[in-house]
Amino acid sequence: MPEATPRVPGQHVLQPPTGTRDFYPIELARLRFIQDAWRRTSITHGFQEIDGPTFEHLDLYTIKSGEGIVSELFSFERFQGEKRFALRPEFTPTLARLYASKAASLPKPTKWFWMQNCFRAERPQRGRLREFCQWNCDILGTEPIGSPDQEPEAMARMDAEIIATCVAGLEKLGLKPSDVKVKIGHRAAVVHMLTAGGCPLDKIDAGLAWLDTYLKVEEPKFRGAGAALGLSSGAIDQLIGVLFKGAQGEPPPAARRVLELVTELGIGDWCVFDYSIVRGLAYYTGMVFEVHEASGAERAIAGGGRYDKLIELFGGPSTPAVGFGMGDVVLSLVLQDRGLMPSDKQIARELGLRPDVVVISNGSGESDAAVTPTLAALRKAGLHARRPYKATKNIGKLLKDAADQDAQYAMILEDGGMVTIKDMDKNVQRPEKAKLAEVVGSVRVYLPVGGLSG
RNA sequence: GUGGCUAUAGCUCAGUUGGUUAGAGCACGAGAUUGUGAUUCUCGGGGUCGCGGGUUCGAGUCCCGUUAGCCACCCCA
Repeated sequence: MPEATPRVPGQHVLQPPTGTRDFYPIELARLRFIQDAWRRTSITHGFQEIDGPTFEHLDLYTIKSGEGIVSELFSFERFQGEKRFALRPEFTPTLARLYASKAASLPKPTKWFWMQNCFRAERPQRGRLREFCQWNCDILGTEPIGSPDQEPEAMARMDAEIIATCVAGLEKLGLKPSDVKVKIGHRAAVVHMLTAGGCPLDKIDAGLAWLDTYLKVEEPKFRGAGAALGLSSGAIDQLIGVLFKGAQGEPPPAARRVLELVTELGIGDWCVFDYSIVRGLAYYTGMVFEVHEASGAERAIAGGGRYDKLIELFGGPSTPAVGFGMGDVVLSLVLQDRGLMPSDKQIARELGLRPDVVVISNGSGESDAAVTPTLAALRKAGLHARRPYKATKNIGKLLKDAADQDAQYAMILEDGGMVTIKDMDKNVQRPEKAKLAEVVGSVRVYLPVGGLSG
């Protein structure tokens, strides 16, 4: 007797892997709503969309971040001697690769955006998942300059443009300066203070990392570590005062021009200079910024800055570059916190998912038979047409079904080739029945949709 | 990788010192009222009580393990 082995799926195949999400229609519509704002913002600001592979050679990531990064990656290798690969944890290395290999033929500046999923092997928590969607905008190079002394101005313009694009994306989703703050910092200013205080040039990266620990360790320990970097006691006092206690109100000269330009671009009230924003990453070289929820809730919504040495590191020509990244996870939380995530119905409307018309039979055999050809004709005319999948012949329930689907019109098929058309938004129907053939022949007259109705 | 909390229907939750066949509201489906998005009424589908083991005559309930989620560390491109 053959063994009966019921294939009962274990729970591990019923649940998505840790830190990943299933997107049912509603959830996917919310993601698309955000992506739609990102994409339109990118395009109106002159960026072109690019993409690369979902996985890269593992080396691509260790070049920039060292071997230590490997534990944060989903990496894998094939058995037959191929190299090791990793799912992309971010897009910047791919971007640098793309730019470096075609740099000579690309316009100056090159403005690219990217919007796809990334993977990081971290323990999930609020605002952090193992798979998420990220929006990146980058400006590679600057507009042509006549002489080297114009370079700071050219770079400041790109810096401001990047910040403005980031802000525009947030604004498109309904956020206001009272909801979020763009904190702008500048590496150069902090590096200058470190070197002036006695920190040797080859320890600057360590010095920036040290400053990043201020809020996490006891002050004596912090001061001890600072002294080990060669900093005098007075220099440490000054750094603490300026970065964390707001002792210096004036932004440094290096950042001043960017702040002027963001004001010119009309987003000055979103931005504030903050010395303590240095960003942990070693590759930032100038302006850096982070976007936070105004009350400090949630993680950073977005972050970015200038990385002028990175393209070179990936084998390209020396190219100044600036960009930012924004993830969907924290952004969604902030939109919810602020009550800015529209209703499912509103999102469906904005994404163009709303049905134009639902075709209802009056219940006679003749009308029942006419539903399918009518649907086909309306769809051929370009409408989003549906029919109820209900067994009832109760017109009230069928209209309710049409209303539940947020249809703009209901069309009731009557005997003798006639139809009743009801405008669901206005809750009125045409006093006269119309001829079905005529309606199908002139749908725009009888069923004005797409913003044509008044 | 470390710790804390949590897990019952699609959702929000009941479920007594351990005791019959695990319930309610909402949602969903069908029907009734000559055909207009409402109300009401009737009926119905739905549950591996996260999963696995243990204690017990008997476990949704007690114990152990495990998985997932949330939160905090680490980290945060």
